Order: sequence, then C-alpha cells, then structure tokens
Amino acid sequence: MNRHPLLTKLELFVSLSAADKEMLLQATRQKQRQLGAHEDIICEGDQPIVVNVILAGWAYRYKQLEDGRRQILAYLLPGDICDMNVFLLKTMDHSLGTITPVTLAEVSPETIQELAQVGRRVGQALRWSTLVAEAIEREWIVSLGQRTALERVGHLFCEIFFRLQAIGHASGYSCELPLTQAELADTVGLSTVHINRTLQELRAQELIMLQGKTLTILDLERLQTLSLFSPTYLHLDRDGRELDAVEG
Amino acid sequence: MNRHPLLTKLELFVSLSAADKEMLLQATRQKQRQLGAHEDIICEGDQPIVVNVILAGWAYRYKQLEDGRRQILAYLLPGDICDMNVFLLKTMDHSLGTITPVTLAEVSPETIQELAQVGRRVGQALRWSTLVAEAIEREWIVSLGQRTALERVGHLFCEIFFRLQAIGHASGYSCELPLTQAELADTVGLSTVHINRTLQELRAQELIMLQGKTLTILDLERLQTLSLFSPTYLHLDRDGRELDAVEG
DNA sequence: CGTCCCCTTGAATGAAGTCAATACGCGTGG
DNA sequence: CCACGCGTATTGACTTCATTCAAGGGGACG
Repeated sequence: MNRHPLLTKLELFVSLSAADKEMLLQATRQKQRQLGAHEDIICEGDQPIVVNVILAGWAYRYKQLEDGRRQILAYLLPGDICDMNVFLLKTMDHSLGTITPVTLAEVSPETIQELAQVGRRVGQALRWSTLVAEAIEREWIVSLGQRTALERVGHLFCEIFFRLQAIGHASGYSCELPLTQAELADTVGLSTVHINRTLQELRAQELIMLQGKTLTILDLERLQTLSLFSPTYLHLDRDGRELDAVEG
Repeated sequence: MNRHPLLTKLELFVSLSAADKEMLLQATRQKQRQLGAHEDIICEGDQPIVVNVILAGWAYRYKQLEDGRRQILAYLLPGDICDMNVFLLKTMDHSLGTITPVTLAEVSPETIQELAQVGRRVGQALRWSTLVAEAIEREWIVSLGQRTALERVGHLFCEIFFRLQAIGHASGYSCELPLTQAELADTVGLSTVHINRTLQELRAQELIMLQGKTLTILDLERLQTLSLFSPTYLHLDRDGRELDAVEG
C-alpha cells in the first residue's frame, strides 16, 4: 500500500511504474504548505499560480454569493488535485478553503505540464482524476436537482465513504466526517435545521451513526438504495488497467 | 469572424494561427454525424470511443435515476466539446442527447491527443474550454443549492444568452431557446408547473419575452442583478491572450 | 465559571410540488 | 378545409416539504 495519497489515488486507475512514482514524489515534495482548520487556500478573484494537491486533511471548494449565501462545490480529500489546469485562467471563479488542518503540495504549472505529457501513463492518470472530479460534480447536480433531503444526505455519505475507503481512510464501515451541520447544509442546499432533522431520520432508520467526527454506516446496502447511490460514477474499477506498468 | 464554431469558441481564449486553425478544421472534418431532434448521442453505460464536438444545434448532457427522475447537467452548444478525455473511461456515467437536430464531429482519441499536446496553443485552448465547462457546472450547483426559482431561471437565461452571444448566435438581446418547459424544469430542478409560473413572473416584471423558440432579454442588467449573475465564470475575456499567434 | 459554537426542538410560515382540468397550437389525414 | 390528436402550456385548489424564527441545551476551552 502506498503511503503517498496521490499515488494511492492514481493507482485506482492504473498501476504505476517505479519511475512514475518517483516522478510524482519529486513533484509533490518540492514545495509544501501547512494550513490550519478553516483557512482559505485561495479566493475567488485571485490569480491561480500553482496547482494544489491535498496530501493530508480535508479541504473544500466553495462559492459565495454577494448576499452571503454559500454553496460548497466539492470536498477535496487526500490525493485530490485542485484543478490541474487552473493556471490557464487569469482569475479564480471560486474559492478553496480548509475544513481540517491541511498539508498540501504546491506544484508549478511547468511541473504539472511535464507530468501531464500526452502519452504518459501518469498523464492519463491525472486526466482520469479530473474526469472523476467532474463526475462527482455532476452527481451533486443530480442530488440538488432531483433528490429529496434524505436522499441527498444519504448520497453524500455514501460518496464520502466510498472515496475515503478507496484511499485507505476507512476502517470497516466507519470513516472520518469532520463536517458541522452548517457545512452539510451548504453542501446539499438545505437549512441547518432541516439537516439536523434529516440526520435524526437516518439515525432512526438505523442507517448511520454519527459520533464526534466519525461516521459509521450501519447498513450500506440499504443506504445506497434509499439514496439511489451507485458508485459507478466514481470510476474506482481501474479503467486504465491495460496501461498498467508491467513491473507491478 | 470564423464560420467554424470550434474556432470561434477557442478564439475566445487565444488567437489561433493559420496552422492551428487548419489542424482543427482537419480534425473535425474527418467524420461527421447528423442527428435529428430528441435522439440520444451516447447513453450511460456505453463505452465512449470518440470525442464529440458540436458543430450545429443544441445537445445536452443528462442523467436519469432508476425511478425516472431526470436531471439535465449541461447544454452543449455549437463549438462545445463533449468531454475531451472521456475515452479514458470504460463506461459513460451519464448520457448525451440532442435537443434540436445536431451536426457533430467525431474526433478519434488519437487526433485529440495530437491536438492536445502540452505546450501547443491549441492544447491550451482545448483545456481552457474544459475549464469553462467545469465552471458552468459549478455555477449550476450554486443555482440549485442556493438560488430561488426566479433566480435560477433568470440565471440560466443570462448564461445561455452570454454563451450564444460569444459564439455569434445572438442578435441584439435575442437568442434561440429551443427548450420546452419540461426541459427547463429538469434543468433547474423545479416542476413544470412552477417553471410556468416563474416564466410568467419574469414576463410580468418585463425582464424577458419568450415567443416560439426565441428568448429576448428586455433588461439584461436588471435580470443579472435579480439572478445574482456575473459572467466572470464564463471566462470570455481572452485569458490566454499572451499566447496569441502573432500573425493574427 | 462563563462564553462561544454547535446541536436540538417546537411552532408558524412559505415556497414549491402534486393533481387535475382546460386551453392552445400544429401537423395529419379524412 | 376542417376535425382530430398529441404534445405543450396554463390555471386553480390543495398538500407537502423545507425554511424561518426563536428558544434552550450541551460540551470544549480559556
């Protein structure tokens, strides 16, 4: 098992060679940054100059309307790349912030371009991770547009659990969930009060347990059915396996 | 002005050289496909083998839940690329269909890779267009999560108008809007009945006119304010201008 | 020990959905 | 040329889901 979350993540798509791994390690070792909980990484309007890769902790992408309403757009977990190509844009159209303390690697556009060379296995893997991030955003659109409160929260929990499990951050049916109810509310487009009631409903149906910052899914199958969750959109099934490095 | 919608679109980011344009023309000329209105281009579960580029007409991206609920995820207008990297995935996690009759270019993965070479101006432009598509999806998340019915519909109309205007498909404050109220409903996560009432409200406030399949925005500024719309996320301001081809 | 943040609860309100009936517009075929 | 039918748009009455407001509770931390 890889210690390095980016390697772990990319190997969900394709087996990397020793050289591939070394290249990625190099790239993420150069410049790192430590942040506390609830800090901004970069704000809407700023010019993006580096590509951030989450090495530890939870971050999130969000957008704030002039009148204060906030929508959370994505959660960025260890191994996630915050927009591989942002540096093509003059200004950020959204913000990134931390939930928990976060360690991130700042990768220069040049290094990213180097890694992303067309034809490279690593390049394909990086592009795959972008596709997955987009698929997740699309699934959030489906949730917000079509799913009920209960389904939305259930779906979010399934998604987070599967994602964390994939990078080795789950044990059994439990995983970290360092979110407040206000953050959950701004994620699924509900009020905090209604989130609270929805959580109670999920608990009453014996689908989940939430103690402290730990989520335990008591009946994953039933939770998936209830929330119309199907993990296919996460593309965790090694779609790039025919590109695997032979060495293993 | 370019006749070719893909060139028009990419030149919103950067001026292309004659060679760049020739390369793109070549790539989209090889294999074209004509579809009628309301046909599927590719369905969830299918294996993606080509990259589709819209040359004419309106298409859309959508996802259907088992119980029939449908969410529209994006509108694909002339010049739009339907996922530059899809072919990395084994199966589609959503479907594409047409709204109007559509002409599309089917570009092979190899050709796309060729065009997308890192360092190439065309490659950057293609990646920029992907970033914009993502930004639009994120803005839809904001709409669905935070905006009221009136704001959602107003915002959608602003977005469509700006996008069409950018590719030369608007005249004055009018543009095509070949959508039924049911399609609008599945876009902004409301019922058809409520869409109908929301449209009436927009008309009553003298913000829009809708006759046949033509949308006219009567007071763009007021519509933008009302829907908390700011066009910055569309990145139409030539972010790549320092990469411009010198020839012009 | 008090303060702040987060969670919880109840009651009243409001936005949007559902149901069901009706109207419109357009193309087809009689 | 008109009648019919079908998809789309419109309307009203009622219901439901979620929000808002407001108050209380619990735990962590200085």
